[in-house]
Amino acid sequence: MTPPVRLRALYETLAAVYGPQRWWPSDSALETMIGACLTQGTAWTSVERSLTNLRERGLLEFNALQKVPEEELRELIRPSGFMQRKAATLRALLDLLEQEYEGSIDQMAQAPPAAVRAQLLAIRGIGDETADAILLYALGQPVMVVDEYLRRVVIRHGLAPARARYAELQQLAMAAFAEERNSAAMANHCNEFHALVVQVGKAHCGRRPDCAPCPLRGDLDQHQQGQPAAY
DNA sequence: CGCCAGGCCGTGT
DNA sequence: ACACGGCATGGC
Repeated sequence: MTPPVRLRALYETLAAVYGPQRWWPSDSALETMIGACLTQGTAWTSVERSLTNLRERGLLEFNALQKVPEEELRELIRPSGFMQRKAATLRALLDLLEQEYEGSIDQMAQAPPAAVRAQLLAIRGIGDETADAILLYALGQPVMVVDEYLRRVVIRHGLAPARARYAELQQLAMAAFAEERNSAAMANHCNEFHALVVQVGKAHCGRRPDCAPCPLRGDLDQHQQGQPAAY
Protein backbone atom coordinates (compact mmCIF):
# COMPACT_ATOMS: atom_id res chain seq x y z
CA MET A 1 0.00 0.00 0.00
CA THR A 2 1.11 3.50 -0.67
CA PRO A 3 1.98 5.82 2.24
CA PRO A 4 -1.15 7.97 1.72
CA VAL A 5 -3.35 4.87 1.85
CA ARG A 6 -1.66 3.63 5.00
CA LEU A 7 -1.98 7.05 6.54
CA ARG A 8 -5.67 7.02 5.74
CA ALA A 9 -5.91 3.70 7.56
CA LEU A 10 -4.21 5.20 10.62
CA TYR A 11 -6.72 8.05 10.49
CA GLU A 12 -9.61 5.60 10.42
CA THR A 13 -8.15 3.69 13.34
CA LEU A 14 -7.82 6.82 15.42
CA ALA A 15 -11.30 7.99 14.45
CA ALA A 16 -12.75 4.65 15.53
CA VAL A 17 -10.92 4.73 18.87
CA TYR A 18 -11.37 8.36 19.86
CA GLY A 19 -14.47 9.41 17.95
CA PRO A 20 -15.21 12.89 16.57
CA GLN A 21 -12.99 15.57 18.08
CA ARG A 22 -14.80 18.65 16.81
CA TRP A 23 -11.83 20.98 17.12
CA TRP A 24 -10.94 23.80 17.58
CA PRO A 25 -12.37 24.29 21.09
CA SER A 26 -13.47 27.94 21.08
CA ASP A 27 -16.52 30.14 20.81
CA SER A 28 -15.36 32.19 17.83
CA ALA A 29 -12.91 32.31 14.94
CA LEU A 30 -11.06 35.15 16.63
CA GLU A 31 -10.66 33.11 19.79
CA THR A 32 -9.35 30.26 17.66
CA MET A 33 -6.73 32.48 16.06
CA ILE A 34 -5.62 33.82 19.42
CA GLY A 35 -5.45 30.31 20.87
CA ALA A 36 -3.40 29.11 17.91
CA CYS A 37 -0.77 31.75 18.67
CA LEU A 38 -0.83 31.29 22.42
CA THR A 39 -0.47 27.51 22.37
CA GLN A 40 2.96 27.57 20.76
CA GLY A 41 5.31 25.58 22.98
CA THR A 42 2.72 25.76 25.73
CA ALA A 43 0.26 23.41 27.40
CA TRP A 44 -3.34 24.07 26.41
CA THR A 45 -4.43 24.37 30.05
CA SER A 46 -2.17 27.40 30.31
CA VAL A 47 -3.67 28.88 27.17
CA GLU A 48 -7.15 28.50 28.61
CA ARG A 49 -6.18 30.67 31.54
CA SER A 50 -5.07 33.42 29.21
CA LEU A 51 -8.27 33.12 27.17
CA THR A 52 -10.28 33.34 30.36
CA ASN A 53 -8.48 36.56 31.27
CA LEU A 54 -9.39 38.01 27.90
CA ARG A 55 -12.97 36.73 28.03
CA GLU A 56 -13.62 38.16 31.48
CA ARG A 57 -12.73 41.57 30.14
CA GLY A 58 -14.76 41.20 26.97
CA LEU A 59 -11.62 41.20 24.87
CA LEU A 60 -12.40 38.19 22.69
CA GLU A 61 -13.86 40.62 20.22
CA PHE A 62 -11.95 42.46 17.54
CA ASN A 63 -12.73 46.08 18.28
CA ALA A 64 -12.24 45.72 22.02
CA LEU A 65 -9.00 43.78 21.70
CA GLN A 66 -7.64 46.21 19.15
CA LYS A 67 -7.80 48.99 21.75
CA VAL A 68 -5.80 47.15 24.41
CA PRO A 69 -2.26 48.46 24.89
CA GLU A 70 0.40 45.85 24.26
CA GLU A 71 1.69 46.17 27.80
CA GLU A 72 -1.70 45.24 29.21
CA LEU A 73 -2.09 42.47 26.68
CA ARG A 74 1.17 40.99 27.90
CA GLU A 75 -0.13 40.70 31.44
CA LEU A 76 -3.37 39.08 30.33
CA ILE A 77 -1.60 36.37 28.35
CA ARG A 78 1.14 35.85 30.90
CA PRO A 79 -0.10 32.38 31.91
CA SER A 80 0.66 30.96 28.48
CA GLY A 81 4.26 32.11 28.46
CA PHE A 82 6.52 33.85 25.92
CA MET A 83 4.33 36.85 26.62
CA GLN A 84 6.44 39.55 24.99
CA ARG A 85 6.70 37.77 21.68
CA LYS A 86 3.14 36.53 21.72
CA ALA A 87 1.67 39.91 22.59
CA ALA A 88 3.53 41.45 19.66
CA THR A 89 2.35 38.63 17.40
CA LEU A 90 -1.27 39.11 18.40
CA ARG A 91 -0.99 42.83 17.76
CA ALA A 92 0.43 42.18 14.31
CA LEU A 93 -2.37 39.73 13.63
CA LEU A 94 -4.98 42.31 14.59
CA ASP A 95 -3.25 44.87 12.39
CA LEU A 96 -3.36 42.46 9.46
CA LEU A 97 -7.06 41.90 10.02
CA GLU A 98 -7.78 45.60 10.21
CA GLN A 99 -5.60 46.76 7.36
CA GLU A 100 -6.39 44.04 4.85
CA TYR A 101 -9.83 42.78 5.88
CA GLU A 102 -11.58 45.66 7.64
CA GLY A 103 -11.35 43.70 10.86
CA SER A 104 -13.58 40.98 9.43
CA ILE A 105 -12.51 37.36 9.75
CA ASP A 106 -15.33 36.42 7.39
CA GLN A 107 -13.75 38.63 4.80
CA MET A 108 -10.37 37.06 5.47
CA ALA A 109 -11.92 33.64 4.90
CA GLN A 110 -13.05 34.73 1.44
CA ALA A 111 -9.55 35.70 0.32
CA PRO A 112 -7.27 33.26 -1.54
CA PRO A 113 -5.79 30.89 1.07
CA ALA A 114 -2.30 31.09 -0.41
CA ALA A 115 -2.31 34.87 -0.09
CA VAL A 116 -3.59 34.74 3.48
CA ARG A 117 -0.96 32.15 4.35
CA ALA A 118 1.78 34.42 3.02
CA GLN A 119 0.43 37.33 5.03
CA LEU A 120 0.35 35.23 8.18
CA LEU A 121 3.88 33.92 7.64
CA ALA A 122 5.10 37.50 7.29
CA ILE A 123 4.15 38.06 10.92
CA ARG A 124 6.90 37.45 13.44
CA GLY A 125 5.80 34.60 15.66
CA ILE A 126 3.67 32.85 13.08
CA GLY A 127 5.30 29.95 11.26
CA ASP A 128 4.01 27.13 9.08
CA GLU A 129 2.08 25.29 11.74
CA THR A 130 0.36 28.28 13.28
CA ALA A 131 -0.49 29.70 9.86
CA ASP A 132 -2.10 26.44 8.82
CA ALA A 133 -3.90 26.06 12.13
CA ILE A 134 -5.46 29.46 11.52
CA LEU A 135 -6.32 28.62 7.92
CA LEU A 136 -7.95 25.36 8.91
CA TYR A 137 -9.57 26.00 12.27
CA ALA A 138 -10.40 29.70 12.05
CA LEU A 139 -10.99 30.10 8.32
CA GLY A 140 -12.24 26.63 7.39
CA GLN A 141 -9.71 26.05 4.63
CA PRO A 142 -8.87 22.43 3.67
CA VAL A 143 -5.23 22.28 4.82
CA MET A 144 -3.46 19.83 7.12
CA VAL A 145 -1.64 21.11 10.17
CA VAL A 146 1.69 19.36 10.54
CA ASP A 147 2.85 19.25 14.12
CA GLU A 148 5.53 17.32 15.95
CA TYR A 149 3.08 14.52 16.78
CA LEU A 150 2.14 13.93 13.16
CA ARG A 151 5.78 14.03 12.19
CA ARG A 152 6.61 11.34 14.75
CA VAL A 153 3.73 9.11 13.70
CA VAL A 154 4.58 9.36 10.02
CA ILE A 155 8.28 8.69 10.54
CA ARG A 156 7.62 5.96 13.08
CA HIS A 157 5.43 4.14 10.60
CA GLY A 158 8.01 4.53 7.86
CA LEU A 159 5.73 6.63 5.66
CA ALA A 160 8.28 9.38 5.07
CA PRO A 161 12.03 9.83 5.48
CA ALA A 162 13.18 11.10 8.88
CA ARG A 163 14.42 14.22 7.11
CA ALA A 164 11.06 15.10 5.58
CA ARG A 165 10.24 18.78 5.67
CA TYR A 166 6.99 20.45 6.57
CA ALA A 167 5.58 20.78 3.05
CA GLU A 168 6.36 17.17 2.23
CA LEU A 169 4.61 15.87 5.32
CA GLN A 170 1.65 18.12 4.64
CA GLN A 171 1.27 16.85 1.09
CA LEU A 172 1.52 13.28 2.27
CA ALA A 173 -1.12 13.79 4.94
CA MET A 174 -3.51 15.49 2.55
CA ALA A 175 -2.94 12.81 -0.07
CA ALA A 176 -4.59 10.48 2.43
CA PHE A 177 -7.83 12.24 1.51
CA ALA A 178 -7.13 12.50 -2.22
CA GLU A 179 -10.42 10.81 -3.06
CA GLU A 180 -12.26 13.65 -1.38
CA ARG A 181 -13.35 16.18 -3.98
CA ASN A 182 -15.57 18.25 -1.74
CA SER A 183 -13.62 21.08 -0.14
CA ALA A 184 -15.71 21.25 3.01
CA ALA A 185 -15.45 17.51 3.52
CA MET A 186 -11.70 17.72 2.98
CA ALA A 187 -11.44 20.46 5.59
CA ASN A 188 -13.38 18.29 7.99
CA HIS A 189 -10.97 15.38 7.48
CA CYS A 190 -7.97 17.66 8.03
CA ASN A 191 -9.65 19.04 11.11
CA GLU A 192 -10.34 15.62 12.61
CA PHE A 193 -7.02 14.08 11.62
CA HIS A 194 -4.89 16.74 13.23
CA ALA A 195 -7.01 16.73 16.37
CA LEU A 196 -6.80 12.94 16.58
CA VAL A 197 -3.05 12.94 16.10
CA VAL A 198 -2.68 15.40 18.95
CA GLN A 199 -4.84 13.21 21.15
CA VAL A 200 -2.87 10.06 20.49
CA GLY A 201 0.38 11.97 20.74
CA LYS A 202 -0.45 13.36 24.15
CA ALA A 203 -1.63 10.01 25.44
CA HIS A 204 1.17 7.90 23.97
CA CYS A 205 4.17 10.13 23.69
CA GLY A 206 6.33 7.24 24.85
CA ARG A 207 8.05 9.19 27.57
CA ARG A 208 6.01 7.68 30.33
CA PRO A 209 6.86 4.05 31.07
CA ASP A 210 3.31 3.38 32.22
CA CYS A 211 1.71 4.67 29.05
CA ALA A 212 -1.19 2.56 27.80
CA PRO A 213 -0.88 0.50 24.60
CA CYS A 214 -0.99 2.77 21.60
CA PRO A 215 -4.08 2.35 19.39
CA LEU A 216 -1.82 2.49 16.34
CA ARG A 217 0.43 -0.30 17.56
CA GLY A 218 -1.31 -2.87 15.41
CA ASP A 219 -0.62 -0.80 12.32
CA LEU A 220 3.12 -0.90 12.88
CA ASP A 221 5.27 -3.23 10.81
CA GLN A 222 6.28 -6.44 12.51
CA HIS A 223 9.91 -5.44 13.00
CA GLN A 224 8.84 -2.22 14.68
CA GLN A 225 6.58 -3.85 17.23
CA GLY A 226 9.16 -4.44 19.93
CA GLN A 227 10.67 -0.98 19.86
CA PRO A 228 9.76 1.61 22.44
CA ALA A 229 6.94 3.93 21.44
CA ALA A 230 8.23 7.01 19.68
CA TYR A 231 5.17 9.12 19.99
C1' DC B 1 13.18 19.57 41.45
C1' DG B 2 13.27 18.45 36.49
C1' DC B 3 11.01 18.01 32.31
C1' DC B 4 7.67 19.26 29.08
C1' DA B 5 3.88 21.69 26.55
C1' DG B 6 -1.14 21.73 20.26
C1' DG B 7 6.44 26.65 18.04
C1' DC B 8 9.18 30.24 16.20
C1' DC B 9 13.25 32.81 15.35
C1' DG B 10 18.13 34.37 15.28
C1' DT B 11 22.61 32.71 15.15
C1' DG B 12 26.50 29.82 14.31
C1' DT B 13 28.48 26.00 11.78
C1' DA C 1 20.85 22.93 5.12
C1' DC C 2 20.92 21.80 10.00
C1' DA C 3 21.54 22.11 15.11
C1' DC C 4 21.01 24.81 19.03
C1' DG C 5 19.55 28.11 22.51
C1' DG C 6 16.31 31.64 24.00
C1' DC C 7 11.76 32.86 24.79
C1' DA C 8 8.15 32.45 30.05
C1' DT C 9 4.92 30.10 32.54
C1' DG C 10 2.40 26.42 34.85
C1' DG C 11 1.37 21.24 35.50
C1' DC C 12 2.78 17.08 36.89
